[in-house]
Amino acid sequence: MKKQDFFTSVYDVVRQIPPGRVTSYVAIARFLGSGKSARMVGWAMNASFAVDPPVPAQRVVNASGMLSGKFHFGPGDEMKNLLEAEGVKVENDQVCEFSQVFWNPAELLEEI
DNA sequence: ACTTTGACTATAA
DNA sequence: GTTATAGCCAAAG
Repeated sequence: MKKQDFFTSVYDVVRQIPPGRVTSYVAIARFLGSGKSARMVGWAMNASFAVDPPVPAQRVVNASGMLSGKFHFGPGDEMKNLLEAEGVKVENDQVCEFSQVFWNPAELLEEI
């Protein structure tokens, strides 16, 4: 596995998020080795619209389980709609039972 | 090379 | 709950 850009690494991790689960920016950042670069994860998501294959950026929320990026997906509650379609309950722009649907990137090492 | 920026987080008021 | 501030890091201009 050759060295990849920070963005690419972020996308790679986000694509591993199982359906119906979510993760936080900081979790991804920490998995990449930079626990404080959560902002970079968000920035990477900002460019994820043109990435191929597409990344399920709707599964990435902030540390509180809030859909901080819902305004970047499109008009209205598209992000919420996508999450609910996968079984993630969302209310008031926030993931319900966040700690239960939270997915830790470290599970990649356990082959899930 | 320098400055600005950003879908963050933590703390403080 | 909010707003403000600081810390943090990497990409973009």
